[in-house]
Amino acid sequence: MPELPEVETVRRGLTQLIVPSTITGVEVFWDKIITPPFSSQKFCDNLYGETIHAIERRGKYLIFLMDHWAMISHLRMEGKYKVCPSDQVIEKHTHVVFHLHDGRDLRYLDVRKFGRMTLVPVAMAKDAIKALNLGPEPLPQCFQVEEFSLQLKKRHRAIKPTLLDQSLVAGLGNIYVDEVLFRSKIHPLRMTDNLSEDEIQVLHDQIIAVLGQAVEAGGSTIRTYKNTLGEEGTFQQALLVYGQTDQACVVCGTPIQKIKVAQRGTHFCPVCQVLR
DNA sequence: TGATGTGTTGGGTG
DNA sequence: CCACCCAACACATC
Repeated sequence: MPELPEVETVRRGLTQLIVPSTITGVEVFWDKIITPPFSSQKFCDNLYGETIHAIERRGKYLIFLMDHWAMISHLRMEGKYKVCPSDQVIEKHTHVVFHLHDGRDLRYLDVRKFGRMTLVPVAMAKDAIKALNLGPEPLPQCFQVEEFSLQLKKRHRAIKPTLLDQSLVAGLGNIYVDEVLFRSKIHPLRMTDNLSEDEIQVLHDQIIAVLGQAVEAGGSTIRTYKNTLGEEGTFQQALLVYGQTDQACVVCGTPIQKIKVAQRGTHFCPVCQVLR
């Protein structure tokens, strides 16, 4: 499901629903979701009696802050959290169940089983997050154009894979990269080290704007994604190129093309986004 | 029925 | 440093 806007929407929904809640038991049905250092058994043991005091987000990661532990969770492609009464039938693809003190469950579902969660001592949470090697959050006060420009110039690589890499700026995925590049009039294969200062400024501003607007809209509902409250995001209506193959470009009317870049489906307007 | 594509990340190889 | 391929998985679509 998730790029930053969807993860942020999940964070807000979960915060509203379960902060604070005390965990009275955990069941893991697919061990590989739980990554080291703890086995899934130890994971369950450690969480017994812990109260979830806050849920934070860094890039596309969710961070559940508890008494002694922080749980770092990544939804990867299709991970979802739902909250429901604990007597509700466990639906297909449910891999982790957290029983809460008030008779509800927090459940993790993931059709493809790609998502991951891990536990670190809460005092180590800052260090663990640092070790993820994420770039700044795409907010004006965190994401500085000077540093962004410096980083772009010192590598020789196409812009799309560079933005998908989370180390320059955190939170962009396949959908929003295509949207940001279209709005910046930059071809996805453009080399980062020959972007002009003006282009970099536009790109920087569009990253902040697009992700910000998508958060406001509650994310995009593509395929299966719904937020924790069961609502659909509305930003998919604002997508100008993603999934618009052969549709007329909203700026010039040229059919949107789909190509493969960095092994990912990539949508762009061949007239608005010229490769130079 | 088989091939292909899907919102992610990390590891290996050349 | 970078590009590419693959793995983890299930399901929809062509």
